[in-house]
Amino acid sequence: MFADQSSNVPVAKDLASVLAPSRSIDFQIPGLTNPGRVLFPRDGITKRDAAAYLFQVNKWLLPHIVDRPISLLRCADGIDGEQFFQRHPGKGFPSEITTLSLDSEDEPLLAINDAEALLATAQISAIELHPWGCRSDDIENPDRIIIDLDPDEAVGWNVLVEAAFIVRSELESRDLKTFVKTTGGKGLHVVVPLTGQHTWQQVFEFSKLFATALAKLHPKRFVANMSKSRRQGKIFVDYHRNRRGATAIAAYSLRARPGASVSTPITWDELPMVNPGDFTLRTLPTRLAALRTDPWAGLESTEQRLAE
DNA sequence: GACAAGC
DNA sequence: GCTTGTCAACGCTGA
DNA sequence: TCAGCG
Ligand SMILES: [Mn+2]
Ligand SMILES: [Mn+2]
Repeated sequence: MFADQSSNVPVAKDLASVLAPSRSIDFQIPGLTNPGRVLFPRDGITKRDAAAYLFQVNKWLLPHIVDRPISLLRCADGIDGEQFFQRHPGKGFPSEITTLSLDSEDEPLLAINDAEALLATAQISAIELHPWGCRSDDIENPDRIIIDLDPDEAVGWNVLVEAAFIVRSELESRDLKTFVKTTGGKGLHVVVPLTGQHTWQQVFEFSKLFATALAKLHPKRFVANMSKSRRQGKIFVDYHRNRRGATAIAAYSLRARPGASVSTPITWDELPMVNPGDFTLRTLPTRLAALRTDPWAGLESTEQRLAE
């Protein structure tokens, strides 16, 4: 992370000084090559901006990804260039990013376990972070379910919000407490933390059953069938996020989209008052600084399991 | 983005 | 030294 | 079987 930089640009003494309001844009973040590389052309957002964002939010973001296998969406030439997922380390991969060699996997997986590893993701232009729904040390037992709501183009935001409240209420009637976040795209994620032991099969069967029940209950609003043609004007309840090896965008991760949007945890109370475009690399630091409490307070301490 | 091969 | 090419997931669904 | 999907 502190590799040679053969340039006469001053190197910041520490990351805090990089982020000071009066900072010179000439300061470098240690170890970051091509800091001026534009990753988001429409927004003029650079690799340096992405690294600074990750540093600023690291205490919020890390709890949602540490000790989980993770896949990275990399955009070495910016979001308009070639993009690719990476789920295994390769040659020259940053040593800060943990390599998980698991008996169950043919190839090692990745994990981001501290702030240094998070900054290393900026160095390799890994914009999106996609963790698994389980812990590295308990790979066969998921500890959360994500009900992924994918609206068709024709579905308005307010309809989606209403739909999310229906999901919340249906899960509440099954004695499950839920948390909600924007995806940074057009959808919403309803997160169900689990304690105790559940298998992938249990979790998948539950979410499939839940999605199909929802579609049966509100056929005008929801579909559980992923075929595009059946989704006209409806919300696809994508239960496929809850399979072993499947991933979903991490809370507080950037998205590789114009605007540098962020998948953002919110409270159920603020859901009716926000717009999906409210949350970006530019706005998140301000939002987080102003928050009096974690919108997801209680997620870690929620103890609940699926009915037998 | 990192690396190896080819010029 | 510089340029160029190669590589960097995965597995299910529904037709 | 395979393009499409997230
Ligand atoms: Mn490149
Ligand atoms: Mn989705």
